[in-house]
Amino acid sequence: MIVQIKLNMPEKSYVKDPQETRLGMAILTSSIDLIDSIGFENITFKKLALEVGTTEASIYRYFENKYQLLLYLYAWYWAFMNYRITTETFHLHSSKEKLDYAINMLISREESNVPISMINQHKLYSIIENEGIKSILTKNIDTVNQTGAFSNYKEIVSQLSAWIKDISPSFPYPNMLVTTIIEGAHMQHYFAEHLPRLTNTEDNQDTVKQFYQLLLTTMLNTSKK
Amino acid sequence: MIVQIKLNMPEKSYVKDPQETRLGMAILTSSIDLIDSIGFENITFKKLALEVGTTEASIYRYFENKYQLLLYLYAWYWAFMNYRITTETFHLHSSKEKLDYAINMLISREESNVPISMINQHKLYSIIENEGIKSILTKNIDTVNQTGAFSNYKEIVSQLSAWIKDISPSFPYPNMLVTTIIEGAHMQHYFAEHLPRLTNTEDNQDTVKQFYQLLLTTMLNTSKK
DNA sequence: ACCTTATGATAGTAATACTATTATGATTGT
DNA sequence: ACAATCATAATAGTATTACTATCATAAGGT
Repeated sequence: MIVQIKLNMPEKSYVKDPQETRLGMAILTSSIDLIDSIGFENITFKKLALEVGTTEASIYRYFENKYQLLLYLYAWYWAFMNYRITTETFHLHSSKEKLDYAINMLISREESNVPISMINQHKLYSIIENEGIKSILTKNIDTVNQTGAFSNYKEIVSQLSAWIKDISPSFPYPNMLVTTIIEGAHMQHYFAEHLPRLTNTEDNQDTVKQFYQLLLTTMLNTSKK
Repeated sequence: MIVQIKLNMPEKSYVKDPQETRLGMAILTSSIDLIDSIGFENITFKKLALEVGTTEASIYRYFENKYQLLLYLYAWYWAFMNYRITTETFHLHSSKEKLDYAINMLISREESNVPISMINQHKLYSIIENEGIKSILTKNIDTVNQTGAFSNYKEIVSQLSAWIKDISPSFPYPNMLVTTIIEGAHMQHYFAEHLPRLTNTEDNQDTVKQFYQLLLTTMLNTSKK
């Protein structure tokens, strides 16, 4: 069974909301396929239109340009993760359990057990790891930020920080710890695949997860004492 | 006094070595200025030619395209850092001192006390923080990697790992620790400027440095016991 | 049956990302 | 001092990209 979840997306992240029409959804799913297969710098709306089976002009009705499209996928990912964290940690009792669960979700590539809409989760996660940071590292970041594009990411960081403060009230850098782990894990996964000498994943693929779990507990334990 | 250091760059990182001619050097310095001011995605060789006072075609004689140019700057940065680490830690005696010195150099924006060639160090460091990772996050990473473009980065990671192993022989993830710190610091600097809610730098700008220094010592201390 | 809206089809423009050619001036070797 | 070589300037040209505009048609709601 495929559940169709409609996530609240910031208004300026699109020209016309792709979640509202069949073509819009088709653009989203095809763009994930295409970016994953040829890379973000190599996509054009023309190629994407061909893949979707529509025209260039129609895609421009949904997104101003490919940067807005990537940003949309990025924001969608964080909205989805925010949703997952809220619902899936709801039944857990301690902050420690909730934190561990959320971190594990964010640093592993494990998919939600509920298949979401027709979006290929695995490919979306790949895109976030390989291209996601590009939607942050742009000259007009401040304008983009004002549109609320990163609000879900910020909420997640804020939520996880709250749990950290619960566990180790004196720890002074909860936000930095969280983003170091999240972004670090993305990067190390990429390194493991392409630049293994920058990592220590020779033996097995779970090393990234182990490392950041160790990092988390170590940092919180020392500050607890 | 400006010292002209000629760093060994991998051969395929250029069409014609820009360090060998006056125009080549002018292209390097102007590209740093221009990328820093308008951002990597917004530069074109035409704009760059205008800035340098030369023609588009002349720039193409040095670099195939702007990705190769960015990659060159990135590789140059790591070659420079590798050189600095080697020379500036030479006189230090313990692995701990050497490691601390190198990490501090890599995560702070402090410039070398020797002004190097005519390259604006401060702007170069900004570019590395804001755009550097884009030369890694590209679809043809594996081909690029084979040209040796990242060899200096790898050498640095390997050197710092060796010092870590010296300090804490049992620590299992030295490379991941090093790259987590280096890349993390770059990101946190960027966040501090544009997305402060993802960091904890409200109070002062040295927080990034403090956090990663704490991270380093904490991780190594626990594994020592 | 009418009105609105979404899409398709087509065309066109400006900028980008190159490649090619030729002339000229500077540098080097003998 | 001269020829040969090389680097750059100047110019032109092409294919692709990144859009914008217009109009016809199909689908969906009232």
